[in-house]
Amino acid sequence: MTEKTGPPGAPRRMRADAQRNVDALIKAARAVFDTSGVDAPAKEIADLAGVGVGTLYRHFPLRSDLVKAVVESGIDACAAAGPQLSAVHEPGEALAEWLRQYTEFLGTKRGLAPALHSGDPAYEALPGYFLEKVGPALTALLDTAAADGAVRDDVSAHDLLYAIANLCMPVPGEGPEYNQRMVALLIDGLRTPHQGVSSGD
Amino acid sequence: MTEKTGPPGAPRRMRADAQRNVDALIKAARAVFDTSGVDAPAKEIADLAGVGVGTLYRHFPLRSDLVKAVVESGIDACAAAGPQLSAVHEPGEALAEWLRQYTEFLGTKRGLAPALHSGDPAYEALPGYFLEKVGPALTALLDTAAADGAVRDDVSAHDLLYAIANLCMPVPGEGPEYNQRMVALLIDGLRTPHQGVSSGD
DNA sequence: GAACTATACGGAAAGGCTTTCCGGTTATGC
DNA sequence: GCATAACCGGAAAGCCTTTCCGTATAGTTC
Repeated sequence: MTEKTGPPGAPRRMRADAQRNVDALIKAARAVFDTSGVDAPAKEIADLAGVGVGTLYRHFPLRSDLVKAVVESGIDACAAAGPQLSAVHEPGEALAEWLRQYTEFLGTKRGLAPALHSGDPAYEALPGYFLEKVGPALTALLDTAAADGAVRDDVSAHDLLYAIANLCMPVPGEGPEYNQRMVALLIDGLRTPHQGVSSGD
Repeated sequence: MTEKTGPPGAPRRMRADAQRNVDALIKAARAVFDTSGVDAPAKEIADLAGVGVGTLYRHFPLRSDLVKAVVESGIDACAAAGPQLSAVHEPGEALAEWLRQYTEFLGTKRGLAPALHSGDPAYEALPGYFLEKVGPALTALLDTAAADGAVRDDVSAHDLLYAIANLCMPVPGEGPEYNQRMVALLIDGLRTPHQGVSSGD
């Protein structure tokens, strides 16, 4: 991230038009990513945002920084939903529903998941951010559900977050429902009391 | 694929040196992909194979064609292991072990899985090829296991193949064991008799 | 409200990678 | 051994990201 509203005591403040452009760029990027995928040329994004490429790169030195920014905004939204759900539903339900939403977020932004998993070191920090943001929420959901006996207790939030992120990778002939279905399958596994792969019939 | 040993009645035969170069290129590509990842410059591969880039592109017009060729050879190896395993182990075991090997294949070639799932239309045909090659073997394993009551019957070989391929995506801080563990979790889900995500207690 | 300065802007240039093209080379058939 | 057509290598073209720099403008001071 570049420079949001200055932290207390920060010597520099971002110029208003700059901030405006940053916002416009993130918004444009989100739109273009949806339309043309994350590999769309930077110029397309700059054009949509009504700025030059120079401006884009001023704020997001690496192309991947822009992707990161877009993802982070999505993550924040996800994180917010956690406590909310657990307030309304019972533990098992809350967990399942939260995972469903999470799956949807990742599945819808086609092309995002592949980029995140492209091995580009730029994205390595992202899951950490993700974990930091939603980890506590998910951990809480998991703990409650586990205490309730609804799920096994040997799978961490970390495990689950990554595994689901992987299961959300688009599959050529299939739509997001496929991903949902596979996540559901994984969750059924989660509900299995510790079977182990080769512990027999 | 380009032009293997001519099909019966094919009017053209590939020149000997051309065939040699094709082989060298695939071999070189496999090596380079292991070393520098699938995004390594084409020149690196051409150099290792001892040919010019022109030659590389003559045989593999798109960069992705080379990746495809490498993957296909890996797929063939996997396919061969299927019947062999089911001959030696009992159904459930055979399935689990096969999936384990499959996971290993995908997990080891880091960078390959991301490329395959990059959304590049060039790779869309690949899973089809995969399915065609190992689908029958896996289907057989699944059917036997299902008849045995060891696994549920509403998940197809197709579903599983893709889902596992996704779960094999590398995760920054983790090694292949992580992927194995998550695949195991999915398989536990497979062993659950049809629970459904939100039909819980 | 006008002038000044630092910050930000836009687009052109640079650099790198894939893909195309073409003159030279080499295998193959006579 | 010669003719011919397939093939080779590397240089050129094209596209994209990233850098650079002269110009415009927000914010500040008088």
